[in-house]
Amino acid sequence: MSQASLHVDEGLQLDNQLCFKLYAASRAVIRAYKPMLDQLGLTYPQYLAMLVLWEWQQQPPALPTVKALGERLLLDSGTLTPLLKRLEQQGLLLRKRSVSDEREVHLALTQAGCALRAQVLPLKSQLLCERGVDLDQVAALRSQVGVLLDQFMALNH
Amino acid sequence: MSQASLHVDEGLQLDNQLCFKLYAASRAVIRAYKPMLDQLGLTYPQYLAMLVLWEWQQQPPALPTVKALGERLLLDSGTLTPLLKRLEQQGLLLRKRSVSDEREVHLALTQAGCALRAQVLPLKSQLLCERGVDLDQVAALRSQVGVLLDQFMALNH
DNA sequence: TTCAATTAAATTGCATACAATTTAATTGCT
DNA sequence: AGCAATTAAATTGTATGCAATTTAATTGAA
Repeated sequence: MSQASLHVDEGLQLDNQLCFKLYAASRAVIRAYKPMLDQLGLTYPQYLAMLVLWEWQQQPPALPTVKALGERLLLDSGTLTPLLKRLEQQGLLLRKRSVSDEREVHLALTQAGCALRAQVLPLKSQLLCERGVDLDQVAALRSQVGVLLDQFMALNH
Repeated sequence: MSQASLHVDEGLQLDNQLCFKLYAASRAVIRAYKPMLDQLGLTYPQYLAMLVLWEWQQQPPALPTVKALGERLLLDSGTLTPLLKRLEQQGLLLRKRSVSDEREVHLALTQAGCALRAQVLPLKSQLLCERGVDLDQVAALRSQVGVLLDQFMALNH
């Protein structure tokens, strides 16, 4: 359908809103992750934080700061500080003030935090398998949603 | 890239997660709506609720219930009850126990609630225009995210 | 050097999400 | 009719998101 042929009133119907589809799809996917995350003892945003910390570990020296984690997840300290305190209480990571700059807080995985990674892949494979997910289709959609995200990130400068 | 060629470790990288792209894109789009919603005095979920109520008005007789609204937005009464109380306090709608079934609560827009609709379209046009959004591109992506949503809704039966 | 501006976290306050429970009303089965 | 099962909202408790403010540390320009 072309832009011009869209009647004015159709512009406010819920089913025509990309924003609602994104919002609903995001929550539906998070809901699908719930059984797996329950087994890991993580919430969804906690899981995303762990993904970043696991990934960071591959790059040798510098530990990530709260700020760096926030830039990756697009979350601020108001959200991350309490979330990271909960992960620390669970024994998955340590929060330590930087020596060179006392404003910063470095994040370091514990043994338990590292070890948890090994449990994820089999659980995730099981999840994808049970749902009969087509990985190529998922990759295609991820790429397109990624383009949209990049556009909005650029415009929100 | 085909399924088989994806290395195991790539399966846990944040940028390869459709779930994260959806989650981040959803929040980015909501963020983009913020200036418009501030002018309307609504939060984003409140705006979605109003979209449903405005749409419902086109169909003559029956008023929507909390349950019906929840089915449309995929939200439960735990989220909707306080949200609807806030909209009621703002004078946009009335909550009234059903006479025929006292378990149900009917939702009726007030004059102010109806009138607010007229302010949305110009603000939304302005938003789309300022950001140079391609409506056809948005419609295409909406359709594809909608398919994903339907798949997950079917699987979460 | 010194002090105003900036920066990184933390804190505060408000509004969702959502699981689990509770309350009240209605249905359905006998 | 009588009562167990079901249903619709509301309530409770936990964990985000995010704007706004605060605190403490660091920078940078006069």
